[in-house]
This record gives sequence, C-alpha cells and structure tokens, in this order.
Amino acid sequence: MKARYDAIYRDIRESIENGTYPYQGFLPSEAELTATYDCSHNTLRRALGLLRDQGYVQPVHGKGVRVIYQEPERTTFTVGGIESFHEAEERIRLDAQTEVVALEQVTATPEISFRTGFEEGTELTSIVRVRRIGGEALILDVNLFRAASIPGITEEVARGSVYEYAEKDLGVSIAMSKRAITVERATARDRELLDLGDIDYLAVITSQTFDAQGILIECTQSRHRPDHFCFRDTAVRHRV
Amino acid sequence: MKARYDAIYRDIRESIENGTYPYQGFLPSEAELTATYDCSHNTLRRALGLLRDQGYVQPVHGKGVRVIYQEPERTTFTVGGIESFHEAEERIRLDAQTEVVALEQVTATPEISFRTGFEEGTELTSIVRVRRIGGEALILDVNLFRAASIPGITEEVARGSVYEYAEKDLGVSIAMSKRAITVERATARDRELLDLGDIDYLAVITSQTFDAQGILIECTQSRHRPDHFCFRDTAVRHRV
DNA sequence: GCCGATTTGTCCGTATGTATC
DNA sequence: CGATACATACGGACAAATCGG
Repeated sequence: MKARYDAIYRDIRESIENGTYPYQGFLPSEAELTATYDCSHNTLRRALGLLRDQGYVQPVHGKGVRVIYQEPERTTFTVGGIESFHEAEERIRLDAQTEVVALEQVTATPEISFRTGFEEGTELTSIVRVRRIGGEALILDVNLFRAASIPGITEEVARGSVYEYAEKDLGVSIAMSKRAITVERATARDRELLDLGDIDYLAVITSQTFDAQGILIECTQSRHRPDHFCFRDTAVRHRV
Repeated sequence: MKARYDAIYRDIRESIENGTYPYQGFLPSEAELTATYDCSHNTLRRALGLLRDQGYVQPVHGKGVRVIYQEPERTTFTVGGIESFHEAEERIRLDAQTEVVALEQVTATPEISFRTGFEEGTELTSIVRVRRIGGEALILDVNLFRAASIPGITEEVARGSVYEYAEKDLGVSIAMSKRAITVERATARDRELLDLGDIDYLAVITSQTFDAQGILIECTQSRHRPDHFCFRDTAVRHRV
C-alpha cells in the first residue's frame, strides 16, 4: 500500500508493538510527529485515527495520545480484532491440515437465498472442509462462493486458500465482511467430521464477504470446537 | 454531539435504514452531498468513512458509494457490530429484570491483577448480577469496577445501569473497550444462578473498558445462555 | 482504443475551537 | 492567563478508477 497515512500508521504501530512506545505512555505530540514523518496535520491525524480504531492508542484531548496496546495472549486461535482481515484464516491455514470433504456446484434455491443473501438462481460453488490442528479435527468450514466471481475452484485450490486464489490468480479484491458469532449445538455432521468427544456445543462464525464493488461473493460458516476458539474485538466509543 | 461529520453520518445512516437509499443502490455523489449538507469535501468524506466502517456502504473508486446495509433479523439478543457501544447492554437492561447476587469491595490480588489488567492493590467494586428475560435467567454478569473512578455503587445503582450512573452522575466518560468472545463450559455457579437445563456451555464476553484518559476502569464477564446469544461485527479490509 | 467527464482517494496548508496544565 | 495539544472544518490540488462517446 502506498498511502502515506497507511505507512505512518504501520510505522507507529510497529513502534508500539516492539515497545518503543510503552503501554500507558504518550506518543510524541502531533507537531513532533508531523515533523518526523514530514506530513501534514491531516494525514497524521488519519494515521492516529487508525491506531485508535484498532485499539492501539487513546487520544486524550489537551494532553496527548496514550498507548493502550498490550500483547494479547496467544494460547488459542484468535480471530477478529487487532488482527487484520483474513490474517486469522491465513494462520489457521498454515498450522492446519485441510481435508476437503465435499466440493460441488449448486444453484441458489429460495431457501439458500434467504439464509445467505445470494439472489435466487445464483450459481454457487459449495465446499465443506475440515481443519485439523495437531492431529485433531477442530474446525468445520462450509463455504458458498459466487461462481461468477470466483470460477474454477478445484479440490487443489480448496485444499489451500481460496482467498489467495481469488486475489492472486483472479484479481478479485475482497473489501469487507459482516460476521455473526453464535453458539450452536453440534449436529450429526459435526460429530461425524470433528473430534468432539463429549463436547456438544460449537462456536459458529457466520460471515458474508463483499468485493470492492459491494457484491456478495461468499458466505461461510466456520464451526469451531470451543476450547480452541477466541474472538477478539476493539470497540471505540462513537461520542454521543 | 455537535460535530458536523457526525450529524451528516447519522442523517445518511437514517436514510439508509429507512430505505431512502436502498440496498445495492448508490448514494448521491460527493459533489451532490456536499451541496445538500453545505460542507467541505473533507468533512463529508469523514462521514462516509464512518458509514463504511460501520458496514453501511461500500465506496467504489470511480463509480460511487454503494449501499450494502440489510436489516438484521432480531430473533436473538444481539451485541456488538452495527450497534453502538453500550446500546446492547442498554437494550438488555430494558428488557431484563436484574437481580443483584453480590456487591462487595475487594482489593486487587496478584491473581486478579493478572486476570484483569488492574494494577495490584487497586480498590475494586465487585458486582454479580443475573439478567432474567421473559422469566428465564439467561445472563450472568460479573463486573469489577475501579472504585477510584466509579465510587459509591449501591445495590440501587447496580440494579439499574452502572454506565448511566458513571456517565450521568459522575461525569466519567467511557471511551473504548476491548472484548474477547469465548465459549466455556458452565461452572457450578452458572448452573446455580442460571436456567440452563441440559445446556452445559456458555457464550462468554470478557471485556476491558477504558475511560477517556486511557485508564482501565472496568472488567466484565458476561456469560450468556447460547440460544439467546448473537454477536455481530463488520470488518473492513485495510488495504494491503 | 483513446479521450474526456465524472467520481472517489489522497494530501496539503490554514484557521478556529476546546481541553489540559 | 498563556502555552501546549488535540479536534474540527474549510478550500484547493492532484491522482486514480470508471464509463460513455
């Protein structure tokens, strides 16, 4: 990314994460930072806004910008929050062995349309995958991709990263996603495909992903065994 | 709130929610909007940025700003996401009957300090509350408030909204919060206080809340019966 | 395929308001 | 009160993407 504000954001974030700007300390003032980065007031503020939104700093009017970032514990598989968009999926993919359970073409029925938001009759590629981590089947992913946007998904692609395929090979740009987290009782299929033991509830992330055009290109259900699930989030108060 | 960009954000958001700007349609161009709101390019862009961050719109370079907001179903108690900061707690409070199970003063032990992030020796007010909705005990809230920031919490206050008390009566301003969502097995206390039946897992929101100074003023665990829990979230891709 | 109009994206410089110390 | 620092807003400029002729 070439944007100035983004480079500044990343640079300051790096300094916070490596401890140059410690927890509960203050950043240099806007004036100093605009000098060191040789940028305008506006551009620096945009970078600071990103840091605030991501939970790294808390600007205090008339005083300074306080650092509130603390290293998160990484004992479980974290999704959301400070991590960037598909970083979590990436990390899971790296640590996990993926088994493709099913891969087929379907057409959106009225019921699918209602459940997913795809228009009725849309051609879809359906994938069911199991993620094994440390030999245990922990995550069941059920994806529906809009075939017109992401064509040519093979089992080969499904075993790796469909996102990487879409972005690198097809040039499709993923722009934003809406997620809902619920806790659901394990179904017969969950029990069959995952190593659940006596666990009968799963953490479920249901998400819709839109491309840069604002077109719905994917719906996913990611069903996690609860002892390996953690979702982190930072909420900034939108002043009232 | 008096900020121009905020007023514009709210006004456009309202028009999206009531259908004036329909799903998958385009907003008027920046030029038109700056004319109607009589504001600068920059100010309008800030409002549009908020709409994008909250998942209402998807700006498409060179084309326009597409509306991607869809009315969420309200079958369960939703927290997070498009809803503003403590709106969810507010709504729960209105619908729920709150029973205060415990209220006491404690001092942060090393263990509490490690678990919550409060400095060792900090004076805290501990509250345990059960939320009943439709006669069923569904949510168990365990709060730890920093007594120096929010003093004088009575059972009366605890039965209502501590946030309202802090903001309206004490003038404490809540600025941001970090949350983690996990799924945990029900403890003996959960079973005792909540109506769980044969349910043995709970959705747990663990959060830290910071004031406008960036000081940690509250830690909460909110333990929900899964069939009434839904957390919504919008993630905007931060271009790479 | 090129050009120009439209529209969003980024950045700058400046001015003013407001909170803290 | 004045100095410092963050918050908001304006107006102008140029870049980049899209679309139609």
